[in-house]
Amino acid sequence: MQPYSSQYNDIINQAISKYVSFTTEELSIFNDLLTYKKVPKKTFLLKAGDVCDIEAFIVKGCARTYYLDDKGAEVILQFAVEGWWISDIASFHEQVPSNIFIETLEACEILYLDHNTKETLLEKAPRFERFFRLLVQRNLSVTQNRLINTIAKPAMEKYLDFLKRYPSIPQRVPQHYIASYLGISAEFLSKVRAKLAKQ
Amino acid sequence: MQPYSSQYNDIINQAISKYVSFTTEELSIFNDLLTYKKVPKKTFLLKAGDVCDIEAFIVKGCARTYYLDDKGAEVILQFAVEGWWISDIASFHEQVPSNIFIETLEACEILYLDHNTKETLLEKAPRFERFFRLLVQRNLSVTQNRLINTIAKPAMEKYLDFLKRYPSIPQRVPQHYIASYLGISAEFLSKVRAKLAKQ
DNA sequence: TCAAAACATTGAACTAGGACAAGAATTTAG
DNA sequence: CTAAATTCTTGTCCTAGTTCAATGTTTTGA
Repeated sequence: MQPYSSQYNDIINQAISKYVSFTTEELSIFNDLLTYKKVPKKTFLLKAGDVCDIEAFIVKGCARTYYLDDKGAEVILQFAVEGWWISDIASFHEQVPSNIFIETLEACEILYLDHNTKETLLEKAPRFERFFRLLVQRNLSVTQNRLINTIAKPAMEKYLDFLKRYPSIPQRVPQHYIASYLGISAEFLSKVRAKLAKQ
Repeated sequence: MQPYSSQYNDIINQAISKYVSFTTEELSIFNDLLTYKKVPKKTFLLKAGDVCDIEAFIVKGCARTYYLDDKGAEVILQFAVEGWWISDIASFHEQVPSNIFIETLEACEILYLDHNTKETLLEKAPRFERFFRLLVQRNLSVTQNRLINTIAKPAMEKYLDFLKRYPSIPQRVPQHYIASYLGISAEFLSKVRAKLAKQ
């Protein structure tokens, strides 16, 4: 039986190879630089005020990032499950304090790079610049779409869109988090769902 | 007197060197691949349905990108003035039809790369991978912030925030475009401004 | 296994912002 | 210079979504 680390390397290697095709050597440099970590449920990987020092790939589990405004209201920025990356890229890259939280919602297993390690990776295997560019581009594209939906669509459409786009999430996260993601109140989401149910 | 092209190269070279420091040779490869173009006011650089084939740096003028929903309502995604880049990155990169419009609001002068040229640039001077990654990261960070504001802040705060962040824009673009950017109606923005005026 | 905590639903009262319409002001182009 | 087009303002009425509060349901953990 192979150790868990190598088994997880296969998963992450396959995931990144969808964006860019790497040589065996590049992958091996990458794998050597990754750190594996188990994180319990409801644990913070980052708190607002701290500098984000991980760019993490989720092997198992589910997490969220959120912003907390002055009045204490949460805005959920992202849910991440198996196969997704999670970080605060601005804070990570400029090594400045973040203003978001990253919290596990289930027990997670992650593979991550810290800031120095990522720079080392980019030096030793510069093709990863391209990979990370494509990753951020995809993220931007998703965020832009979400902005459009948030501005232009009524609550019910937003919710139906969410179900279509992320069908696995509702089973895994509390409903009021989804409301926060959609930018509506938990109560109103409940009413939207009640309306949908009787159709 | 030097030809305009070389004068504009200085401007763009200085702009990109804020992100990554390039060698003279890299800059010269870059400059040779750029195309200069004058574009009249109210001209489309991209229409929804077409594949986006420019990644443009604005040397002079002002443009906007917007999404047009099924009911004909516009959502403005970005204003761009001197020193900004404008494109639909998703469409450009995957060479698939875009669903946004890019339109000049003033007569513009731009320097741009098309898809092939950009790939050539990245081959000949791979350090540009890093530059474009940083550019997209910054864009993502701005978009995330805007999403948070859109969801969590009332109209007046959004407007004041906008004034603070982009003080030069209101002089240059019609007010109802700003309303669209903020995700509020033109009429309501007018009322917000009236309220502000009498304080 | 059961008490406490977290989550979801429902209803009633309220409000931020939208839609529409009409007029005033400003810009544009011939 | 002037007519047409675009933009901005203001008012009235309306609604999607909020807030608060009470109740029911599910999950958690000792």
